[in-house]
Amino acid sequence: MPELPEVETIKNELLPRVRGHRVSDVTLSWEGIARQPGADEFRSRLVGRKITGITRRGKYLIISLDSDDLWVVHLKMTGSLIIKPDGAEPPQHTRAVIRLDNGTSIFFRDPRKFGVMQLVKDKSTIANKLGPEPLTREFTPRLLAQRLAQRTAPIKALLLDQSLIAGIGNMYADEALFAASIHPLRSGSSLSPEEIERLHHAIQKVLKAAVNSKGASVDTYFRPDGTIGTAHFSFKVAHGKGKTCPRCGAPIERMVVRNRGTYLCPRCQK
DNA sequence: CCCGGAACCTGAAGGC
DNA sequence: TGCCTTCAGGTTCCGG
Repeated sequence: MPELPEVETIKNELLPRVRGHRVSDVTLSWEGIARQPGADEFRSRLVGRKITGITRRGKYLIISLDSDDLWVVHLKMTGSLIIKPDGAEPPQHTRAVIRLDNGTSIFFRDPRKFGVMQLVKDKSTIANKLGPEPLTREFTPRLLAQRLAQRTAPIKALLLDQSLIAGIGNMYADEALFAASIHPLRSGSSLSPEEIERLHHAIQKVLKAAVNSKGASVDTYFRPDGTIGTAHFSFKVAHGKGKTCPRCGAPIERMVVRNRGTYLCPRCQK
């Protein structure tokens, strides 16, 4: 599942292969992938444009063009962007193909059709709904404490709330809570200053390590060249069916929090 | 505003 | 072997 480290990797690896090139054709094999505007206008506003840069905000890719449009991509759970030369066999479940003028195409594959693309005029339409970026200097223990104060929801649910912190998904929420020895059902307001400090450190540590490993390929995540990331090989608890705790040896448990599978060490996480 | 649950979607996995 | 059910989860929407 693309979360911050996966989207960051895609951004970094896509950028040198697309920057400065023009979109020569857009094929939408599933029109619903163009959330806004509709399929026809999406095509006409994208074809002919030159890609000038890519940034990431939360789990969104924001691709800038030589027009006043920003091309926004969200891969949701199962989406990936694969670059292949013209004439190559499209990956299975390809929903859109963006052909470039350099002899390659970007294939947006997405088995579950959750992924979306939009053209927007203003980055703030996306950025305004999102909390701080956890890997910037802006994200401090103090800011985290402010944002968790008065919150009665379980910390696991709060970490998944993109308006609270942007970019954390199910896997890295579990990893960060394990690294901080905090039980996923603890309420936000119940965390002590020391625990918030630990959690802040754990979030940054876990996300940075995953970026360095080019993301985690637990499901259908692929890098733009089709290879996998290796962050999941270092997971302590996430997707840990049958694993034992690397710290105390207790069996990793699975529970459901807010309809999300949640893995934890019941002995280490209090 | 805050919280929790359902819906969206389809392939994989498990039960019988 | 095959049909059926359940599960996976990022975001958005809705009811309380």
